[in-house]
Amino acid sequence: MASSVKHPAAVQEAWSLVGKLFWQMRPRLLAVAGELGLTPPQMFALRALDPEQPVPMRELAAQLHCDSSNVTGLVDGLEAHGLVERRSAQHDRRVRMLVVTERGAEVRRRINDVVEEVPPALASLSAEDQRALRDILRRALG
Amino acid sequence: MASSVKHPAAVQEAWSLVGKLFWQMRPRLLAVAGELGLTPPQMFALRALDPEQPVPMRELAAQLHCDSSNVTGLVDGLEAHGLVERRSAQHDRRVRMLVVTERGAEVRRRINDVVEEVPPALASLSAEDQRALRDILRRALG
DNA sequence: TATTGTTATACTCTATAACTATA
DNA sequence: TATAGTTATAGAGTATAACAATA
Repeated sequence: MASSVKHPAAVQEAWSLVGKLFWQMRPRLLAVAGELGLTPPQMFALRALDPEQPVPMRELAAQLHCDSSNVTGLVDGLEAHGLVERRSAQHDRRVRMLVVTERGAEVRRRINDVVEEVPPALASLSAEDQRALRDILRRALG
Repeated sequence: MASSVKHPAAVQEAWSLVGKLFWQMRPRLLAVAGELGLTPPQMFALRALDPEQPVPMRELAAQLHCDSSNVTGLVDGLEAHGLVERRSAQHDRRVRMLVVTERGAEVRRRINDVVEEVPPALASLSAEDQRALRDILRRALG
């Protein structure tokens, strides 16, 4: 059940504003998935992979917070698009490593370009505010 | 297609950190939906409604950025749970107004409690940082 | 004719449970 | 026996197209 811890009004409001920021970006994300011929879950799955280093399916499931059986279907889709390849691991033949293809890496970069695209509301901030925002968030997440 | 506008590194990084913050809250949101017996889309739909004022289905579809035919199923689910009622509009009998029931309003409050729950990373900030964060976001979204 | 909402259809997402193959 | 991944199954999300009722 949800904890009912009360936080100071300031941070409460800040978090609410962050939510608005995210909601504003949602239509763009959905549109880009469509342009790339991917469903949103497939898009997030590709984004969760590492183009530099093959990843076990198990680990992808963990990163997506979903069941392994679900990942099977998502990877099927990505593989059908030629974006990912399954490769058996040498040390344990039960494990299937996910290799991002060259084309997959390219699509992934385009996804990242959009996901990381700064919302207009933040872009319009002064350089000083932008730096302050970064510094505060660094302290929060660092 | 994604614009490739380059933003200063600071705000770029800030937005990326905001993304991490959101991703951290995802498992909790999914868990709460399960606890309330709702699917995530049903949960967001209920959250998008106004307990004070009936809303046409059309408007709900717009707020959720999805097709009207989709909303039919979502509202069916909420109605089956006794959280929402369809009521015909007086001025135009084609329109169906969505009324949040008393129980629906209660569930909606619990959803909001969780959605608005401040992530630990933000809660751990100093009071000064929390206020500064709020002020910057107000300037961004105001 | 145009609009609101539903229905029919098809495909995808998602979890659970049972299964295969490895270990 | 335990683990990685698949398959079978069932229920829900989603959009498109066709439809009914109303404007």
